[in-house]
Amino acid sequence: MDKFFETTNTRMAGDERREQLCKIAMHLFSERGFRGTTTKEIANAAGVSEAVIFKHFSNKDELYASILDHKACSHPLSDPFAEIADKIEQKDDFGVFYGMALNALNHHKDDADFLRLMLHSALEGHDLARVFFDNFITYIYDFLGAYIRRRQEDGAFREVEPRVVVRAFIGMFVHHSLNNILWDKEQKLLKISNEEAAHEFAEILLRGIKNKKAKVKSKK
Amino acid sequence: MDKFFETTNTRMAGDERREQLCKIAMHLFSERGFRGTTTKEIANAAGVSEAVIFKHFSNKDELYASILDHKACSHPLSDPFAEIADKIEQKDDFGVFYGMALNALNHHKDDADFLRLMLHSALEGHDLARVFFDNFITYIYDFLGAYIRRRQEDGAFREVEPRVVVRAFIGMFVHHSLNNILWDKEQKLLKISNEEAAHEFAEILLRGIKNKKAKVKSKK
DNA sequence: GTCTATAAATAGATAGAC
DNA sequence: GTCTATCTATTTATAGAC
Repeated sequence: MDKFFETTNTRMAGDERREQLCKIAMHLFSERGFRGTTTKEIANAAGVSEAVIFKHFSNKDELYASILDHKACSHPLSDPFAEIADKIEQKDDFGVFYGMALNALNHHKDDADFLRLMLHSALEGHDLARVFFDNFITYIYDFLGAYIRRRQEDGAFREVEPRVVVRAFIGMFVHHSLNNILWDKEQKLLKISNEEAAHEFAEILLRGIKNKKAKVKSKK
Repeated sequence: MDKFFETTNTRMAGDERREQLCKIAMHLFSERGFRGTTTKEIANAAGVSEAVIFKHFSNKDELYASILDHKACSHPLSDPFAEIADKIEQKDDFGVFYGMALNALNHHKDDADFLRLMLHSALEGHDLARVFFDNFITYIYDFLGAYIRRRQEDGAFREVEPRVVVRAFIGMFVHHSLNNILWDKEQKLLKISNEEAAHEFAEILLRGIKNKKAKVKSKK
């Protein structure tokens, strides 16, 4: 592989190089997995010799770990509910589910590397996936599950285990992203904008869990 | 790794050994990926020396390819709609979606190896995932999409792009399986039987796409 | 059909000059 | 901070005896 980042090939500040190597490693790990990526490839992509890598990281594992630790390299895991806080406040069900799905879909599209890295990490049994799961996924289930429970108490949603609903909904858009990134990059099976997808998924889910008497709020 | 299959460590018939190696390789590839699995590990698991592998397969790539080609090694991709043919015939919507989901969930559970192998294959860009996609996934979208279209013409389902519905539904149970196999083996987030999961997913989806006037057929 | 021994290639890691 | 050269271990693959 050629250089991934433009470099002047001149001496670089320590932290800068370290961060660059970290980013490049993350990109390559996401493409070929940890075991499938050689330190030589990382070095070539950065335009330096292998030795430079081992000056910054005592071994390959530490390089991997630094992707987890180092802030500059870590994924900006912003609160996915921050952007739809007002919808939650207003109990705008469609706004909540649509916003969440669209948010995720756009995120996945912009950062397909991260999704791939997570999959590789999960398959390889590395810590990265576990940490992400413990911190992020658990939070989403708790938060969205609590919202659903509240709406059930309001009588707006029918009685279903909230976590099953969360599982079903996340499944829709995560699987959609996985399809686009992994198996069907040309979108031969289904070509649809993120907005449309988020809309349809939210619509299906809400109609699926709303109470018969209540009316689905929709911006349609 | 220790021997995966019980062996007598005696001489084995050519085809038998070939098939055994193929199965073992498939298992190990599913756990650690193609690059992450050494021929030595495969040999050890089979209780033979590495040389035996290269007597049967000219190189590691051919071993991988044989998983695709060789019938004995290939996954028994039975028609997922065969078992619910009567439900389809009778237009028993709940039966169709419930049966399909339960079928898939049970299948994934029994053959987690296959799911993992597919993921590794897709991530590594190998043919295995592409062939599976072209043959199997495309068929499911066509078939289930056609069923949904028919039910829309019957006035039973509302007007939504059928493939979006298929994507949403497959997403539910595939993501559920992926969760159980990859991230949440102890099912800390959500512990639920396949029957319950299939039931809830089918219920959510059907309520989500049924026409207001029609009534959801449910075995509940 | 299986083994031991070994070649050839690759990957991870280090030493020391600049 | 970077390089070249080199070392060691691992991995793929082959040769030839049984």
